[in-house]
Amino acid sequence: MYDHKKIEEKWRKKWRKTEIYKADLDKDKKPYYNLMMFPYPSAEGLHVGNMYAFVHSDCWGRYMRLKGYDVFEPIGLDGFGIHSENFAMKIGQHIKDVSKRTEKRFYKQLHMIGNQYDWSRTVETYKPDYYKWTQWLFLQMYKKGLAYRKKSPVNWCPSCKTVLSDEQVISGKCERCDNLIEKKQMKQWFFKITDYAQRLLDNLEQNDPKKKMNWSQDVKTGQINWIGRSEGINITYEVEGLKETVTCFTSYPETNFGATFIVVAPEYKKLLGITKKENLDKVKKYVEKVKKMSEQDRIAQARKKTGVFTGSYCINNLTGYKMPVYVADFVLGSVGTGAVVGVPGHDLRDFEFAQEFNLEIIRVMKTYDGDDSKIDTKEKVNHEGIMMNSDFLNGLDHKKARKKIMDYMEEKGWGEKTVTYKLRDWCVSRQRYWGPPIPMVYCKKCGWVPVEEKDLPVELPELEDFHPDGSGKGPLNKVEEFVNTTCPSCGGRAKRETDVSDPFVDSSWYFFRYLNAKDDKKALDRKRIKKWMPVDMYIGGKEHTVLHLLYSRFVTMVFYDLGYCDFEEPYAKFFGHGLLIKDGSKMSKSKGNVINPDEYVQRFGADSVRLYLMFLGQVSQGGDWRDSGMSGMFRFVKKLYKIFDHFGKTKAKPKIIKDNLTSKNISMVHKTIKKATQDLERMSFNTAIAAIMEMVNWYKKEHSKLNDEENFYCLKVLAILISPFAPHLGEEFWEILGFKDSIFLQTWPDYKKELVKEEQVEFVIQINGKLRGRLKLARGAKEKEVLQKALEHKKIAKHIKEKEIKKKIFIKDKLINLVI
RNA sequence: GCCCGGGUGGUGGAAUUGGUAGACACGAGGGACUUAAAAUCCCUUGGGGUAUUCCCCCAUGCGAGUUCGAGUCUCGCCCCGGGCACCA
Repeated sequence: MYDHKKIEEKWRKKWRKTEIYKADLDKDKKPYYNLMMFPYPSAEGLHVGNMYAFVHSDCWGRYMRLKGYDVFEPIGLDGFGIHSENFAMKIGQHIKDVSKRTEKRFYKQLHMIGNQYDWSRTVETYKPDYYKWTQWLFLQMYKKGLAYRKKSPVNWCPSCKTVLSDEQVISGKCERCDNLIEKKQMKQWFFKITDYAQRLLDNLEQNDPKKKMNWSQDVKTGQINWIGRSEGINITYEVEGLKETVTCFTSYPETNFGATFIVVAPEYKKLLGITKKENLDKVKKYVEKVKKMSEQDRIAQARKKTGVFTGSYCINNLTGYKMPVYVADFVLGSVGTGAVVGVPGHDLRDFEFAQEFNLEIIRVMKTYDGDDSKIDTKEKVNHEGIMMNSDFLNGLDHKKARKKIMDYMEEKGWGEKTVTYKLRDWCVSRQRYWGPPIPMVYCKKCGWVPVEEKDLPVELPELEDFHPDGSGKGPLNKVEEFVNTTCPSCGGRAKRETDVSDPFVDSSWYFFRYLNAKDDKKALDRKRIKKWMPVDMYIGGKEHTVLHLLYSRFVTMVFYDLGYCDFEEPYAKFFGHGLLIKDGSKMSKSKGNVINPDEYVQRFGADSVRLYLMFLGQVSQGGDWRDSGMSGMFRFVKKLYKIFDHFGKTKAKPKIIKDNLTSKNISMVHKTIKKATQDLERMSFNTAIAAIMEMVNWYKKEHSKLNDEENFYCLKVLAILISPFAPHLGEEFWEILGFKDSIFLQTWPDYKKELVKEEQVEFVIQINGKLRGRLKLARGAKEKEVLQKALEHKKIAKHIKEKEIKKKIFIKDKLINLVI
């Protein structure tokens, strides 16, 4: 009987005792850094989605170990953050207590799934020995001028009562609690990620081995879009009768002959300066109204254009057209220059605005179909075509015209070519308790002063009531002993920053810290970084495309600039897994269809659950969990166990073991090795398992025909092949076969090419591409022979009759196609 | 609206470079064992036709195309999932 509890416990104990998975970070010869995204420990326990990702990653890591690498596979907990904190508040307990409990629970669960973690180097972001160095990171950013404070419109979550970064706002809602976000003007700490926009982009698009990024294209594209580079020109227009100018950014200046108005944002700095006296009241009123609106309201009213005329006009240099200047809320102060030039014929928003305010619409581009009619419906608004009504641009394709007009304007001194990015600086302040206090002090005399490195960590004080109050200041503000301090610069009285940093700062560098997890002397270990990094394989969720994956690339680049590492990109290979769903729909608490992995591990054992999770489908595509499938996998595991159990009870290990048996009886074994190896190499775990299942089915049928030597060889290979997927069973089988050392010290088997190839090949005979017959012939049969045999085939003869064969297509060892 | 994925039996999914569509499982049906059930084992299983182990037709979201040959390539649609979005 297969007793999974006993077997799995036994091997987990042994692994811990022998420390087989502990890497020697200084001496290992073939380092391989196998990383998985560390989980945030929600109080509900390890989610099966985590387990789904982790077992794939572990299977890969174990495969690499069997291929002879010294694999480092660390684990930790991303425990700081709003999510954990919100949960603690919900159940009315203190986050510190909840954290202690969840840590214990998570580590227990992470043990249960049987991954080859190096348990001697765990990292928990919420412990002072870690966040000390997160604060250190902040100080490095500050010293490099990359951490700064500014007042700007930030994302405020009224439910979490804190600001958030742009990346944490998902379709206008808070990433953590799903509530609508408001825009607020606040002074906050930012990281200047925009300074790195171009480099972050360049590395995604080039293939410099030093900046190696073997990433799936969808994730790269996601980041490219988020960074949002756009090339264009800043055109400066004079305001008629005033000494003012308005500068507009546009990425399609070729349409400028059709520009008939200007719109500036309500936040536009020079707005009042360019407004005529008689319009001042109306403009001020409008700006006030917009200010009161939430971001959500502004977006909700997207279609209906509003705005107010300032009374001023700008002159279109190209045409002399007097363009009225408006203020309208559809133009955003934070994008481009905060002012746009309106070309209603060739921009949908401009068209809608022109319709609303009865502004002239001039067509300057006909469609490729030659349509040059008046533009009077929004369907007619085109973005590409052949230029018309545009003087020296007439007849040019719009893309060629763009180049020409840019050169022309720059030459005339009317504009300046520029590049803008959608990416904005990373707002890292959080008005919450459960995070690393930002290590800055405010002194009335000296201004903002960084805490000295020797005084780190700035410890998170004990605080009975850690709830955020929504005042715009974090809960730490209430702790006087914390707030009041002395200025590191002048020694006078000063106040500490009471915001904590974004939990994404914690996770932006944790993979560096694994290498010297318990080191109290320094944040980073240059020597080990050089030896082990960049990370060889990183497996995680694609939902982090513009969050963690972008932030950690940025931080790594900063480390590179500071000389801590000699690579710019942290992950040589990133592999994004898909989503695990249940019975065709997303798992959610409200639907009550969330899988608790513990329950299944109890019932079927970790190995069966692991196998099932990896059998569901392509990991890149996600999988659909079905309970019936789970029990099917359990059936397979029991079958497998029975085979080995039977061997253990009836036979023994042969005295001499040949490594490479070449008897034809076991060509199936070699085929399976080939298939499983190729599948693993391309991350196709499900088909690798299918291949192993086929081998098991074959073995069950055929094993009586094998001699002892062949039989033993089959089982030996089978044990190794299954071991990355089901490590406990792998060890157990290895022991049953009579070996003393761990199976994970063995080498992944090779296959013999000549055994994989069948001597007899089945040829397919097609007539006009349709399958009409099959032929078993010797491998390498010549066309002539195949043709002759095909024509003799009675089915083929029937089809051809007297018809003439016009053409023959012959594919070696595969098919012959006769065209009649 | 734009950018990524994806659409294959009753179900999850295979098909690596254009070359036998449906691997491997699940479910279902039938049988064996059993007092019975569970467990286990064996057989069948895309649809239809002819009718019986032989053969034919239809089938990879829909419609065209390229090709001797298309799930795979091209074009035009439809649907589902995800991301971005008044980004100038």
